[in-house]
Amino acid sequence: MPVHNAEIAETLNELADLLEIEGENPYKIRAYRNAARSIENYTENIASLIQAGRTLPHLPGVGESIGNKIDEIVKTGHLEKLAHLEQKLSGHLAELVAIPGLGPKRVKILHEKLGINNLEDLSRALESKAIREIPGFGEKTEAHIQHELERRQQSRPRLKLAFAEQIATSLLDYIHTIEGIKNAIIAGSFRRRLETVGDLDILITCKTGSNAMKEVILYEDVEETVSQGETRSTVRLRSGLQVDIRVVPDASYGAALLYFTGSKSHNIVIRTMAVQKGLKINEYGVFKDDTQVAGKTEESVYAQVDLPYIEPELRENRGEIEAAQKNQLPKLIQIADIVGDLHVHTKASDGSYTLEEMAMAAQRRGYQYIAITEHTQQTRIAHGLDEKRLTERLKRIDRLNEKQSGFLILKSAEVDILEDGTLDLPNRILKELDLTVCSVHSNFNLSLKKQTERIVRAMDNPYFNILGHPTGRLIGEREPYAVDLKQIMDAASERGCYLELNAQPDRLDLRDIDCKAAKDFGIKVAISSDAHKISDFNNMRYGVDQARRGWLEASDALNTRPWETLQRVLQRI
DNA sequence: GCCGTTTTCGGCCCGACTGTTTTCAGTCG
Repeated sequence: MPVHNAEIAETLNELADLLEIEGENPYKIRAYRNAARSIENYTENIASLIQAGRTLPHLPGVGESIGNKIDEIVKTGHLEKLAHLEQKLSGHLAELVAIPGLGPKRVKILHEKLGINNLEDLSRALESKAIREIPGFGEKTEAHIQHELERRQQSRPRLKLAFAEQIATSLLDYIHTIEGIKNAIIAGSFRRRLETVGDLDILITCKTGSNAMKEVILYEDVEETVSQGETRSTVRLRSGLQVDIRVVPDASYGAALLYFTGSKSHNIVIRTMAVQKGLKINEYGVFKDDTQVAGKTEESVYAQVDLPYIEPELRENRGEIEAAQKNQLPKLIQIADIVGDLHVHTKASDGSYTLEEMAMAAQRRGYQYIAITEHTQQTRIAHGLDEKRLTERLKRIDRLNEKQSGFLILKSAEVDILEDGTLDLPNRILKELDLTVCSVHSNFNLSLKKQTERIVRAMDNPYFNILGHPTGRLIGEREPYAVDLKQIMDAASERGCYLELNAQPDRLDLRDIDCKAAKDFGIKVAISSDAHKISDFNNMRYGVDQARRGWLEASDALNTRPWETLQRVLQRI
């Protein structure tokens, strides 16, 4: 099993943590972190490339030295430099740096003065009240560390975007009732529509003399005020979600929005470009010799560094700035481009509504078609359909279609891919369908090789059209099964098969970078709600968000096409 | 350690808040 990119990145980040404690050159440390990020963003498995004897692709921020370290991690499974540092510092100091309020400097002091090597030592030192005696520390710092350590034990994972959105919407509604508020918007990863959100960044402009900041932190859901200032405060909500609130003048709104939307690495590049032009960008605007020359809108800030507006979903420093320079930014897909849904369940398998009810709801949304994709017999727990039951359903769909015009119910099924790569229903019934969505629902634990071969073999079936939820992950709950998506994409491209972007908020399967990889492969993506009830049709929005993060345009998706066109696209090669 | 319209050395984004001091370092985003 080759090393995951995430593991390589983690090793480099750990190295950066320890070097920081060592007091190493901060730019060197940043270099390691930049490289780690670059590796996380890379779609192909780097270890597989190296083991196949191929040269490492050019990754931004990875030069000769870090390149050699990656090689070492892949080939030996560990990094000598890291092991050496761990031994030298004799402890798990990286886990200490992870505690909010403890940075490398303080960890180093705790290590040297009190011999604190890990979380356990820290806990004991807190009990004996020894920390407050160290110069530079004090009672409050000690209490803060104690507090964060306790919080850590009940640590909350990042929230899924859809859940964070519920919390965010209520908070924003409250803020809008406050006297003197002009603008209030949630920036940060929420605005970039990242699949999970660690905290909320709320940006506010208000009339002069307004008490907005004081009022915001009176919100009934606030459990704790972490810090409070004139222009910036941090609170924690009952849900555990941290909220950063910033107030800026109107003239700075665009600059502040750009800055607080991030991502951090996108901002760093933009600021560096400004420095090269003799300008300074901060959250208050763009400045030339202390005179503000832009900043009221995001467009005005980008214009100062000769860039067009870049959509928030693209701001990850994954090539969007280079694309913007060449005027080659994608025209991102929008929810209004979607004309149908290719993955819908009803009561017949594990859905909650009848065929008629789902069809009517889809029509009300303005869709031209939906594909009814019941589970098949293997998925017994979801009352999967056998050949006989499916045949009956198809007749019912025919009858419904005859009665209506301007809307089409497509005959389909979510067909199980069996362990040996065969499909769960015979071809004599599959050929009656308008299209198939084929998914893995069992044997998640196969090896990378076997799982990949299983899916590729399934694609050999001429009635295979779309691979449903391609990695099987459940965000924060279940890891993706081991599968080589590049090989899958290769095979799909050769055979005329397609991939689904499952829009369920806890799946969002494909990931953003895999969407981009599919696009680069020329493979179109079905953005599908996987609706089991009427309200699930709303999931489509999260799918489109994810697609936008993956650089997809309307033409890169299947279900932006009328059925007549889509039918031709689905024709196997 | 990386990188190049400043080009193989000398730079590398910028500001707010807290706690402990008394003018600022550390941390965070």
